[in-house]
Amino acid sequence: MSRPSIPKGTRDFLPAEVRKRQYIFDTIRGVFETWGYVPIETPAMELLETLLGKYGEEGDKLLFRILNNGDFLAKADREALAQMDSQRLALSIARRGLRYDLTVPFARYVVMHRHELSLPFKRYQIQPVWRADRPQKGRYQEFYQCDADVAGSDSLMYEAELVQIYDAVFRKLGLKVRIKLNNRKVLAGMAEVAGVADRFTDMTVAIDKLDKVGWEGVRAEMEARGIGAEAQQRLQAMLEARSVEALAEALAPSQTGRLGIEELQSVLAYLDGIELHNALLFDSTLARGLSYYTGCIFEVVVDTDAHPGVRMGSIGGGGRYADLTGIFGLKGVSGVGISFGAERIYDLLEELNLFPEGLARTLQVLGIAFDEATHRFAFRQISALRQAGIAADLYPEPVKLKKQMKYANAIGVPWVLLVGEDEMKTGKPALKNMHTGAQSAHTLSEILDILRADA
RNA sequence: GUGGGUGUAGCUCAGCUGGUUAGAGCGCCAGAUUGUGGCUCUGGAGGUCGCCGGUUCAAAUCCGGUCAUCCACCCCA
Repeated sequence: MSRPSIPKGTRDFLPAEVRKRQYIFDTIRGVFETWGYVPIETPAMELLETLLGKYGEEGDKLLFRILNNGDFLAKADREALAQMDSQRLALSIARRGLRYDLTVPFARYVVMHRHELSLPFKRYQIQPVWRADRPQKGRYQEFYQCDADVAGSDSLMYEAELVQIYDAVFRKLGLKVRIKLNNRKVLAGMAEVAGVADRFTDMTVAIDKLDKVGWEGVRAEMEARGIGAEAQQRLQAMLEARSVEALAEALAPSQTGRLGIEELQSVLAYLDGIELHNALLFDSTLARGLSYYTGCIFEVVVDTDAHPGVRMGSIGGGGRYADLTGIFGLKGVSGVGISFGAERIYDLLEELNLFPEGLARTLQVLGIAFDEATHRFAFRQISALRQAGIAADLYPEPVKLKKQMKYANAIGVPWVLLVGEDEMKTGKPALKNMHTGAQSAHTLSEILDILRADA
């Protein structure tokens, strides 16, 4: 056996890393709970029929498939096997796959449990998902998503509420962000007005590249995708509109466009007078994630004015999908939701040094003894502290003091309880403060007071 | 899935155009200091040079493959 390893794109986490991750999850969870969302969990595995075809052709390729147990070749598609047709063969030897996101399983969940749920159903879900993507910075094959979605209401109040949630979470994390808002109907309206409604997806793919390749690049992309020069001109003019009002005029000829504008205005009206700590920006060039969104779309990026030099893609996204559960046979249930990219948020907080102090510490006091007798005595003292709710531990052997002290220092415990022969006789262990180096003898109840006061 | 960079001690990295026992800093262990960590000093341990193959008298160094990782693209969180 050579060096042990783990699969590509997966990671182990050291205790300090887990603490930091939990800090992010706890912060997000706390905000979700405050806004009235309730937690659910779904299995890591779903049936492939649930997953396939929901994320486009690209998504199907990135699905992890789970090989059937037992003699899977017995039921394999022999023809596909003979023809070396991996795609088709896979269907006959794998019926399950790892979930790719939390939204599709949620839609499946709503349909399956519709009689047990009261609509609108506001759920949050913080669980790992898997994608057979090529790993990159901030991109892994196993990563957590933190989603909040509402099923069963068309109210635009929820769009406003989700903006608030983004704002509250990033405020608590100390990260300045820009919350970008757009509406798919507005984009559809633009396509109509420009006469390229039939080229809608091509248009959005091109627009989405704006911040990366500039207008010249976008127009080249449109050209390559069969959008003519005149349409390009009209699209650019509309996309350069700075305000909702300015765009409303341009979109007046399109009914869909007008509806999109109305929705945006309605969301903004809900937020009128609501204090936000991060910038909320209407951005008509926000065009990603359009496969199933039908109304408002959100994206969160780092505020590079507040945090100069940071280079990171989107750290959150979401939107409205008018027909959330239709693919699973339940019509008329609308959904709207957002997702936090916890892994990227982690990298950012790390880079910007925004994790609070003291996350790593839980153990408050470490007992240190000098010989067998004092070790047993210390065990009782430490037990008493634990009974009183103090996180306490005892070094397992009464070895050389220096070694025990080094260990205490290495794990960063703030207090050390020293128990020698004198301390055992007087019943007053020495409590040492590892930061100041000061130490003094105290009864157990005095020690308890000191530790409680410090906690 | 496409193209490129990197892979040397636990960590971060030196090692020129191939040439004897492969180095540094940090970390680790021990001692100075037999009831006191961090600081200092002294000493020590630790390396299949990612892996497989090829060229060569000789490969960490050159070539091919492979794996991992990073970057760009695609797509996305």
